[in-house]
Amino acid sequence: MVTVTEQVISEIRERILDGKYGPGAHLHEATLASDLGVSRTPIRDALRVLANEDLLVYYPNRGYIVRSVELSDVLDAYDVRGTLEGLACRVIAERGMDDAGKAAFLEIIEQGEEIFRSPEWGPAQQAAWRALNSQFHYALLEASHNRHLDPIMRQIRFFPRIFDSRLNPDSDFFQKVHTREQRLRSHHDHVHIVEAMMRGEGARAEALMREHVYANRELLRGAFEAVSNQTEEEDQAA
Amino acid sequence: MVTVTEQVISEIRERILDGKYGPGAHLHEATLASDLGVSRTPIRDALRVLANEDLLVYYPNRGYIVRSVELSDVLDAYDVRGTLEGLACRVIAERGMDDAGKAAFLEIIEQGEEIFRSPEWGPAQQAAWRALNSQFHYALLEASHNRHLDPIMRQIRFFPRIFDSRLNPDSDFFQKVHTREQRLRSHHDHVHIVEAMMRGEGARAEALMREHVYANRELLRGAFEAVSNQTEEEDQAA
DNA sequence: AAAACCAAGTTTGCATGCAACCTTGGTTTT
DNA sequence: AAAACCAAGGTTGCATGCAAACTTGGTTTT
Repeated sequence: MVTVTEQVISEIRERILDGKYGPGAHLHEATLASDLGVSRTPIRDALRVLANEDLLVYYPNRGYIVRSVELSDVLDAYDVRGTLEGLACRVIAERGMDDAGKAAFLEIIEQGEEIFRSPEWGPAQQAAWRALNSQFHYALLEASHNRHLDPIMRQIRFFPRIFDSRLNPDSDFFQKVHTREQRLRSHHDHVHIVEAMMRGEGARAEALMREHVYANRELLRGAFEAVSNQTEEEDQAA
Repeated sequence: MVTVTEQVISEIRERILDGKYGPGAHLHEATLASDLGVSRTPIRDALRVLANEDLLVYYPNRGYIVRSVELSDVLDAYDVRGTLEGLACRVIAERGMDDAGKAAFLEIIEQGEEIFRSPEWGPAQQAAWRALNSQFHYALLEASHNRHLDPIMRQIRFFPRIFDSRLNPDSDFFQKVHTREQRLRSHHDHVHIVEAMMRGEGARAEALMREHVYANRELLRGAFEAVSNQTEEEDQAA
């Protein structure tokens, strides 16, 4: 991270994703500047970039507000992600993988096996899985050799994180999404997808990837709707 | 267009797409500023945005250079576009269209019929078709109700334009891509896609859209490779 | 002769000042 | 009383100045 502006971009982005600035909140340049201990210039640069990433909405001469993110936006992000990662799987299967690519995927699969070899499912295993999962999806983008996919996916991937911040990590619902069983299923999905790609089965690899993402989409939907119903009941009780 | 910065963004973007700044060219802030008659501030804002759109590459403390765009980048852009517009067609078919959507598509089809009713294919018809074609693809994004598709497609759509600027509009090859026959085929594709969507045939609508975009991708590939071969021969002759 | 070094000039990064615009509360007008 | 108006305060938009980083050509060192 070389320049102050880059740091400011990351910092403000994190705050938005963590829900510290709620939907519709007006981001005041001078306040942010004194808050982060820099001048308005890097703040302004950062806001422009974040508006470009669709996290903020820009109103000329009036500033930036935090974009409101509905459940439907997150589900739509999953649709786009599943479709594009499906594309990646198909072209990888069709064009074939080089040796480095094959080695990368086999290594990721092996590390996954390692995680699930023990029946434990504590914070260490969960963190290891999260990292490995990211690796898998980035390896796909890389192996596809399509230079557009990475920047697009980078933006799309932000949106689910906004919702993660609304789900309490200790809640039943969050735990329901991140059970060992569900993640083991994800791991098996990855195995099948890699097998299909290595066999050159493009259509099958694409379909498997779509379904893989779709399953997680529905898992998140279920968890979030359960949370919504719960808070509604609480509201009625109060 | 309210602020100077917005104008500067558009102006520099157009210059890049028109090929006025070649691949790898270093964009010098002070030069651009005096060139456009503004200070460095809006220039810097604009460069950041364009780097975010992947038209420029940013090197911290060293500035921005124009991203080099190869044929493969444009073909990849078509892959992404076909895939995402295929997604749009599928969800439209699955969720169903509202009356306004149906009216919009039927209107576009009707205007297409109007263009091809006469056998003429002059600049007026070509311009009318181009406008109508854009309308069709934007109507799709709108009817899909997926808020991510529009900003993604906006970026992806830039890349073919860079290559259009390299194809001489008077050349045989450019004409070969934009013949009345090819565009009539596109119009018929649109008709079939709309029919499939209205019948709720999601998988078919998706496949048709993919193939529609793919056909145009291959047309551009052929035209550009022909141009490349031609210039190679000229180089050898010289 | 090649590599490392150095200093002057150039370019970008950030801070700050001022002008333009927008928001607001209160006042006037109808 | 409602709507239009107006002025003061506040916020953003753009210009400019200075410091930090990079680039360069030439010089010294090995």
